[in-house]
Amino acid sequence: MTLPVSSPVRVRFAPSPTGLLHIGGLRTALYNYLFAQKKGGTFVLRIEDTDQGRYVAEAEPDILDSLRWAGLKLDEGPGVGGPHAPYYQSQRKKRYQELAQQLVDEGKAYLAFDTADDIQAMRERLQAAGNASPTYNAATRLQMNNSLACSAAEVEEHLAAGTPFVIRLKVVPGERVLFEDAIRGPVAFDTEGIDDQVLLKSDGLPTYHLANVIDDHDMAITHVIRGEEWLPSTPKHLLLYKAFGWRPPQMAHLPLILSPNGGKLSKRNADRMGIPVSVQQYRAEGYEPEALINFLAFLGWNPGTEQELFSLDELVDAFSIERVGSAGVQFNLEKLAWFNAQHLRQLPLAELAQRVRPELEKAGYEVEDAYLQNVVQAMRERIHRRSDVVNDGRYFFEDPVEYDEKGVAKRWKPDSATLMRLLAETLLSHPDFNAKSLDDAIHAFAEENEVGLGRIMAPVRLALTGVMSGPSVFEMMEVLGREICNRRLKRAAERLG
RNA sequence: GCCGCGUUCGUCUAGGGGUCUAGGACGCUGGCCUUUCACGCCGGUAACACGGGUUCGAAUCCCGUACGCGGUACCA
Repeated sequence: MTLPVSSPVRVRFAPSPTGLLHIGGLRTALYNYLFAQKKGGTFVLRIEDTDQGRYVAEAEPDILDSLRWAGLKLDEGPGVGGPHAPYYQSQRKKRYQELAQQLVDEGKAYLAFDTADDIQAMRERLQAAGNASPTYNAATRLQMNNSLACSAAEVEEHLAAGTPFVIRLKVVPGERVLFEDAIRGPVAFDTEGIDDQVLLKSDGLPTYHLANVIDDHDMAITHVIRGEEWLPSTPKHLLLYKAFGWRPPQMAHLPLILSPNGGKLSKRNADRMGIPVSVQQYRAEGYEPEALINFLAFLGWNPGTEQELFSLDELVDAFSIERVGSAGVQFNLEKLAWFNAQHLRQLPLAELAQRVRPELEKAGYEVEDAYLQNVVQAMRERIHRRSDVVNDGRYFFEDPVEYDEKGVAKRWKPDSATLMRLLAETLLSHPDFNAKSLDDAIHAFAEENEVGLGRIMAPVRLALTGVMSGPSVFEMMEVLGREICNRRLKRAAERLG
């Protein structure tokens, strides 16, 4: 059933443009990308826009943008082109119609003129007669209004009258469709349970099943890696490959991403749990693409080693489809936060500063690059998101407007104001304003004034930042500089008394 | 209902008959480091769904049950 080893690997990510790219969609794209890269193959993007009712114009640019942001480069598809263009199903209409007609001509499919009401009536009739799950299939098709049940003359009449019709696959009962899923091993379905699939809708557009099979064949796709929700559709697709006389690609069905409260991670479900769904949301909330990719890769896959932190290239190296699990995986925002902190802190300083800058601008702060780099260096070990640089390190960009009440109550003593004023004066003439020499100077200052270091450090921190947590006081002083330190020490002395 | 897939710590997982008194990571937690907060380091917490087989031996193989998830559209 699989293609010869020699054929070059070609995989595709085939989303429907019905909304913003979903986090689950990105994972599917990622696994396809990793597989293709690992095998030296080709990664194709195809837009499955056959549902006119659900079509959303912004979806496609969003898909492209999201994939780019995540670092998944396309080899073929909209925007980049390729030998199998167009990569839009809406533009391949003719091909589907021809092939559907071919199946009709060969007696493998047929025309059906039934209205939705007709089908509904059939279901009700059979249910009343004791059939628990009636479907449009071999058992019922001859009672329906189609080219199998009607005479040739009646069919002609319908056609002449312009009665809307669909083309259905004639599924032969009593067969067993067996295939080897690359992730879950052998899977079997009886054709008994498969109804006569609609291949071509009455609007002339194909259903997913038809378009998908034809495109995968035409585009020489060797491996179909998609979500588990497609597993029950696979026998339908295999039946179509057989009807066309084509060799099917290797199938691989990824485990679904589950919401922490169980069930598929749908938009609604995720919203309720406070979990972002679209890739754009993650981006807007300040997650790093490297972290999201790393996190997503581990949602259903693991390298079998104890390494957890991976770059995209390292993932390519380590990836194998066999190591993808088959059980559904629960989404865990806390783990993503951890990955984010890890990746954030291993970025080069200049790069980190660049990523933080938009957050500053949002908050209305403007600083020089060199200064920002000093700030992120001081902050990098204690942030989980880039926005934390602003949220937790506001004092790097403006004087504290208030002082932490609990901190003041606990550490600001009656002599603090005097000490801070004195220190400010001392520091004014301090030669080298760097962490090391400030460390020495403040130790000396404490000794001279015959107070413990604790009497100095906490009030200084409060004066400088207004809060009780943050980088080393000396390091911060160096970053802030003489002038600002001087000003803030005096200011705190004044305001806290 | 029917069909299919699945089931190891709360979560992501290692494990593919003996090396498992079940390992790692996130989370939570005790301590060390740090006169802050983090980081880091050292510890702790916590799992093989259940019942039958097969076998000298089962988390690992088979069957059944339970539970979960998916599908069951002229949506993908």
